[in-house]
Amino acid sequence: MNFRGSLTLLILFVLSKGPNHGYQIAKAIKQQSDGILDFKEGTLYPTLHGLEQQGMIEVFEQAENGRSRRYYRLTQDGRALLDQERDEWARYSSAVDNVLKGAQPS
Amino acid sequence: MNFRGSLTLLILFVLSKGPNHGYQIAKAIKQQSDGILDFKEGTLYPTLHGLEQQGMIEVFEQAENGRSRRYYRLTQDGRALLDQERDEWARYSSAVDNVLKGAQPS
DNA sequence: TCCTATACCTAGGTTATCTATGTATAAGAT
DNA sequence: ATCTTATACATAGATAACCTAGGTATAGGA
Repeated sequence: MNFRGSLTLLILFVLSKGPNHGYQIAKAIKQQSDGILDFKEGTLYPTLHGLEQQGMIEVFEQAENGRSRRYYRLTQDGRALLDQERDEWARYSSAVDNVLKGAQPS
Repeated sequence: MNFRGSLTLLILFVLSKGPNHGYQIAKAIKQQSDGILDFKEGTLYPTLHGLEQQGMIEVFEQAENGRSRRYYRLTQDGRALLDQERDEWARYSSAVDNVLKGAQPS
């Protein structure tokens, strides 16, 4: 399937529940969508790097099982972007639904 | 806004209500979405040409106000694709919604 | 006469996604 | 001991869906 720009929204949402690292973010999205939203690593990591560069998320290193993980947390800008993207998604998806259920005058 | 691949679905849906020409299809999508789904002509026409090449829609010329319009109608393959794209949209959009409303264990 | 809406089109660019590949560690299976 | 799988991060290059910006042409209203 074609995922059409929802990854940023989903990443920001997952991080709004608490700091997390890339691999775990992807797993959370996949699990909570019953496997339907299955973003690839070649999509995930560049997107995380972009969000970091834009100041939407912050990185910090944290040890886990003796290895270092790259954890991300939401910044204030990131939280604002999350709100905006949620609104846009709601507007967009209901717009598509409205067209699709629209009775048409013949 | 980012339209995330819904144009094909929307075109096929509009044509499932009866043959129509490009400009009018775009207007229908825009009007029925309260202006939110506003695809540009540089997107619309190439997409129509692509769907025609794939055999999803058929073109016929029809005079209107003394001018010739390029009307499109859905083929059988196009109707099958419409059904498939509707399913995919429903799956995709509810998957995103599920993630977004997902309560998270802390 | 000018502007706007209608109607179609293409070239070239951007961005989100993909596939494919690479590195490295840990845990479980054989 | 070795193999495989899951974890974890990363980059390069391709593709597809969209965009902007331009072009052509007709009809109708101000």
